[in-house]
Amino acid sequence: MLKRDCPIEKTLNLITGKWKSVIIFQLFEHQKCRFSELQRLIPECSKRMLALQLKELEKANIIQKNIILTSPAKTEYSLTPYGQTLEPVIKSIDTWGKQQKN
Amino acid sequence: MLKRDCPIEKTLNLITGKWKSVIIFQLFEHQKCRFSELQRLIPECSKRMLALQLKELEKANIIQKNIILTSPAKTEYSLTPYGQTLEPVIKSIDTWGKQQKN
DNA sequence: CAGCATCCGATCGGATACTG
DNA sequence: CAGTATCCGATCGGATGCTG
Repeated sequence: MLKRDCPIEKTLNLITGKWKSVIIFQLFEHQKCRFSELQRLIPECSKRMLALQLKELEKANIIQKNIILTSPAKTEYSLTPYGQTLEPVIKSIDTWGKQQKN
Repeated sequence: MLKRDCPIEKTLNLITGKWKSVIIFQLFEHQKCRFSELQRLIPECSKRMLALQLKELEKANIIQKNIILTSPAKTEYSLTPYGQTLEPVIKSIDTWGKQQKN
């Protein structure tokens, strides 16, 4: 899947991909998010894409899913310790974006 | 083109897109690069994509092109002052990637 | 509620060939 | 040398409907 075996691409492959960075950012801000909560927070992302992106992030061990066995079932997503190490990277990207005029 | 109007997405839109981050990284390392030099440095990127990505980076004012009017013409790409402000972001991404085991 | 399966048009991107 | 043009298969991603 890697376009090129270099640190830049390796990192970007984890956090880009349509909605991953936004999901990660929301999880930094909210700690835990329900699936429906993420839908509400990121309305531009379709349900299908949200599920796909969450799955990939979970597979990459960046986020983890807690299933709450009520009926109907609920879920809670949160960053793994590994995912939390991305904080300086995400913050750096966010900070730069905020510094730009438009 | 923006998927979502937030700093994270705005920044990532500039530096992702198949090969942009790698091109930017190479220009940080080499200062100036010829088109053919970039082809050699990033062999996984087709000539077509390289031209497209360079064009988009130039349009976003991240890189600039100097045309040397010999025959045949040569070009030299380099980062603009604006593009250079991306250094902490790129470095942050690169550093994180290097810290990971595999 | 939290997904998965399918369909299908839109976009991507490689291969190839051509130009000043 | 540094691109551009065209073709075309592969992939993406939205819409919709179904499931436990």
